[in-house]
Amino acid sequence: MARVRLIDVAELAGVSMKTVSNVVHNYVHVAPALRQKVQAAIDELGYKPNLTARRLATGKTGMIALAIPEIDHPYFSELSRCIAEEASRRGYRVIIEQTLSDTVAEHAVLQDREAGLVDGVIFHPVRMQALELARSQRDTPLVLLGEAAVPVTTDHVMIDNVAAARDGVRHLVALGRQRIVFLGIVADDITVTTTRRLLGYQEALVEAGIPLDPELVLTVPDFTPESCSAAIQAAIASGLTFDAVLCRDDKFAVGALQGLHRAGLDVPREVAVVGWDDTALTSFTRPTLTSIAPDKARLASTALDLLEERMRGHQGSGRHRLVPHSITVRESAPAIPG
Amino acid sequence: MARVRLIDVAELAGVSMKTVSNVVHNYVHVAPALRQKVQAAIDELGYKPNLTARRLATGKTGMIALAIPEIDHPYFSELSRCIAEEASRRGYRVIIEQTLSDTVAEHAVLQDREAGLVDGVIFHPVRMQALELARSQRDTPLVLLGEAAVPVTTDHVMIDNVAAARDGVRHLVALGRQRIVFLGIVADDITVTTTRRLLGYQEALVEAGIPLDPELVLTVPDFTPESCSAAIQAAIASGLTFDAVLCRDDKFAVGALQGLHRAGLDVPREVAVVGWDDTALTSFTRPTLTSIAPDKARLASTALDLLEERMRGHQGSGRHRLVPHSITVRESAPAIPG
DNA sequence: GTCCAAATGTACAGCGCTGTAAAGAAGTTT
DNA sequence: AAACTTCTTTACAGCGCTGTACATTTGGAC
Repeated sequence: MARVRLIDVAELAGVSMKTVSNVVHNYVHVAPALRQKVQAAIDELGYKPNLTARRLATGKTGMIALAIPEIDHPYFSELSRCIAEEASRRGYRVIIEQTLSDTVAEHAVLQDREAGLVDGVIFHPVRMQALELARSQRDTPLVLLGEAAVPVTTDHVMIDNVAAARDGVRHLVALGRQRIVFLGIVADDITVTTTRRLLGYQEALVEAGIPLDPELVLTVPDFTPESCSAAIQAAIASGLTFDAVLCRDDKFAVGALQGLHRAGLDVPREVAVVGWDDTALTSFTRPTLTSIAPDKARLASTALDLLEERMRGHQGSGRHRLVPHSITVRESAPAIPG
Repeated sequence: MARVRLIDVAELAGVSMKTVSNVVHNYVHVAPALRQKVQAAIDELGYKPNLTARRLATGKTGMIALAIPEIDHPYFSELSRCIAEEASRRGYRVIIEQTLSDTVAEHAVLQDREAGLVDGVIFHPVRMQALELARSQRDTPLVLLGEAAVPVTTDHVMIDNVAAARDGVRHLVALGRQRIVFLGIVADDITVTTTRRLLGYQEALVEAGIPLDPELVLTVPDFTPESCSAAIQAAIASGLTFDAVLCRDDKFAVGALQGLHRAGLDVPREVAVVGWDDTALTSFTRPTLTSIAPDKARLASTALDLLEERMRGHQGSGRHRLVPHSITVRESAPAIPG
């Protein structure tokens, strides 16, 4: 079954290709009678435009790439959903690239992969540095997510992680907590994200007049909840006392809850727990998880706003947008002191 | 910064376009000296081939579409990851389409979206019926996932849901459980998947000589854990007694665990729980969740095997592949009778 | 009726690449 | 040295669509 082409329709309808094209695109100035005739031919042959050819002719692909570290991490899968929905609302299709936090894959995202395939790229880097990103600037518009790299030359959207961490700590302090654990630093993999959250944590403690205690900043070997659970249990076993945990991530918080439960500590009575990202996980845990909530929908729409402007030709230097965050209060760190 | 084209490189190197193309494609018969000269020109200009143009010329896009109901459902995000990884290993790029279980979106997947955009489609339908799918057959190869629709004309990969449900129930029976709840049927949204799992559940009960009790088959208003939790609690409140729950899905199991906990029942001592899909959720719950585990990696590779054969021109009627499943035993329904 | 602007339709050159056919160069065999 | 091979390289026609420039028709205004 050979594909039906524009010219086939044109011949059947007895008009020029361009007229068929005009009908397909709903161009205003086509006489109703002709339009009808052409439409009939289109229907009869079951014509579907070849998007690849259209692209080559127009130079537009109607697709944007979304490059994220892991598609099955709850935060990224939820963010992907927001971006995919927003993009589809605006008439774009999304290609999702998974970098697995791999340097080579991240470079590939920017280099090979922009080869006319997409009109723009939304990229959440983990490994690449600001300078590398700045250098690899090509003509394909790019918007960065996260705070791993913030080259001044490139548009960028993130939440204020320092402020958000501060808000998390303030919430715990308001609950009367004084010994707040930060969970955690990943050994050999200290990301900028973690650093900024840790910074906000410290600022809020200083602001509250609570002495900093390095012992309270826990290190874990990797990003799994199991490791977090083990780290919490080890800390307890070693005699560390604390009454709250601010987690870098909801998955860390899941681990913290497990560890606390295994150690026989009650959440939130003895230890309050705050997660981060407000993913669906928060309502799956026991108790349900209070979590710092980046406004993912806003993040998606802001990123697309910036990207669309660039795609329309906006030049200028990098714009930086902060997206609001909030704290969604659930059982693990309730509003009323527990 | 205008794009560098093949012809620009050709002019700089003083050769024909085709020779440059041959160098780009590592064609064997190019004299070493020329190859080097061309390569130098490529590097100097920073040439990247335009994939859209290549596509139009070759008719191959190197992309496959993956259409799933929800990208942020744990099962689908994990499956997507498997498929994306396997596809990238084979040199394909993946476009993920989210249908949100919407009939219109599902049709769109097959109709508009195959317009030369991708070489093949992997589609997990929810709403579309076998006949509709069969009818919409175009020339773009298609492989179906799940069991919502199984037209004989189309390639298809799934696990044996009936057998898997049977295995789940057998595991519970081996644990000494006799009153096993099936959670659950979603009101107004009885999918084929649910039906088949329910069927296996019944078969295993009959096989074990346990009387069927319609009361044990619970109905929930939607797919959220919260509803499942409520349904379990309501059942308990109404006096239903049971010692195990076979869940349709890990998210349902999360809800079941919550409901049982709220009702003060111990898992697994009083009630054992088995989830389905073996997603990352299973290790996040308390207790950790025994779950029926479709072999996702195998599912991905089988789907791609079939799709690649079709893309290479295989005709023939629909092939149907069953992928193995197993049961991953964790705390909620341990191996040793608890 | 004439004239002009707006409405309607067409022809055709490209978008950047690859496949094909065929020419030219180099090496081998009679 | 002619006649073959085999190896290299090239020219050019598309892939299917859209933008541009232009031709034609229509409908009033004069």
